[in-house]
Amino acid sequence: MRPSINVNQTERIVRALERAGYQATPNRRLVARLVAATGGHFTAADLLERGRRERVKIGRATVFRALEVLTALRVVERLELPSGSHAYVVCDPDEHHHHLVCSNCGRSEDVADGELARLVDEVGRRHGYRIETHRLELFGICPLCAAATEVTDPGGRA
Amino acid sequence: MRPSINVNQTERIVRALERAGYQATPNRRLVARLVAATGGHFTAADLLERGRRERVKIGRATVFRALEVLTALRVVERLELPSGSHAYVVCDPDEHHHHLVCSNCGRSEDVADGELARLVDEVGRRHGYRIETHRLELFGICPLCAAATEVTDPGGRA
DNA sequence: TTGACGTTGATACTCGGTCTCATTTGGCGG
DNA sequence: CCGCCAAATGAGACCGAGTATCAACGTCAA
Ligand SMILES: [Zn+2]
Ligand SMILES: [Zn+2]
Ligand SMILES: [Zn+2]
Ligand SMILES: [Zn+2]
Repeated sequence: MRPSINVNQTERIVRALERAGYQATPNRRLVARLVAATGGHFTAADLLERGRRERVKIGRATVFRALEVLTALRVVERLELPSGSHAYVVCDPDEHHHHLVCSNCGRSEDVADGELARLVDEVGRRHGYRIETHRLELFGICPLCAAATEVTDPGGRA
Repeated sequence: MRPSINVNQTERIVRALERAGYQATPNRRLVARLVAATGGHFTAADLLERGRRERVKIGRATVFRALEVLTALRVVERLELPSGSHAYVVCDPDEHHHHLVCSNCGRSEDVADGELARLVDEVGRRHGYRIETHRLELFGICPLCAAATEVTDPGGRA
């Protein structure tokens, strides 16, 4: 909620761009800002829409292209929701991890790989595969949404 | 490779349809057969194409609809390849599991959830989420493809 | 200044999938 | 066997996300 948080995150994204040799153009800064301002997962259309509401003009292709480079830089990651549709989330580029996503509000948290690595290894060995990549995505109700629901439905008669 | 295997799998799929109250129409049987005949993941377009080669006529929408019900019956599952595109795999409907997919030939194997359940639980607790679903997908090189590669590149100079 | 190169936006296009709607078919009671 | 109705089907329009094309533009260094 505090804007400074987003400013920092915007800066982090911009720096990642520059570090990788991309120009930090106004458009890319804009996308960085929009991305940083999301409290959870988002789509290209979302960004476009929010840009439009702010009266800033940016091409659709440009947004997709920006997301493309941010994805390559692992600053955002594209994930598949249980519904089967896609969404992007901002992401810590520095170490391998997975995502825990609130099915209600869309909030997303990074989850350390932890013991999963060992488990994956084991599966590979058992099946004789040389495993190259894996993907783990967790979906559920975040504490805030759970709290909100409890208030609405106190006690829970189930 | 033995047709009987596929026949059995076809039958299993057809029975799943009937058990769930769907008509086992010729079209659905066809899709079941095509699906059962795949040695790995496939797309709706693949099925259409193979149907066309067999000179059997079936509408595109029908194939999608059949895959839709098979997905609902958990007889097939749709997964997202590392490339970002989608594919379907046949699947054991009877117990929760995940998929291990060969990046080279597309073969897919079911992988028991095993310790993952515990791990998922733990993550939920640590983050305060009530976890509803999770998805794990593993990608790598299957033993057969690995063997084939070894022959081509004996020793491995890396 | 000039040229190379990266970036942009408009637009056309692709691809997977869905929707609509008129027609056909399967299953069933009479 | 007949007739009925719900389920299933196919053709084709439609859709949304993403990509490709291409001409115009910005940046920067020589
Ligand atoms: Zn992340
Ligand atoms: Zn939430
Ligand atoms: Zn293989
Ligand atoms: Zn599982």
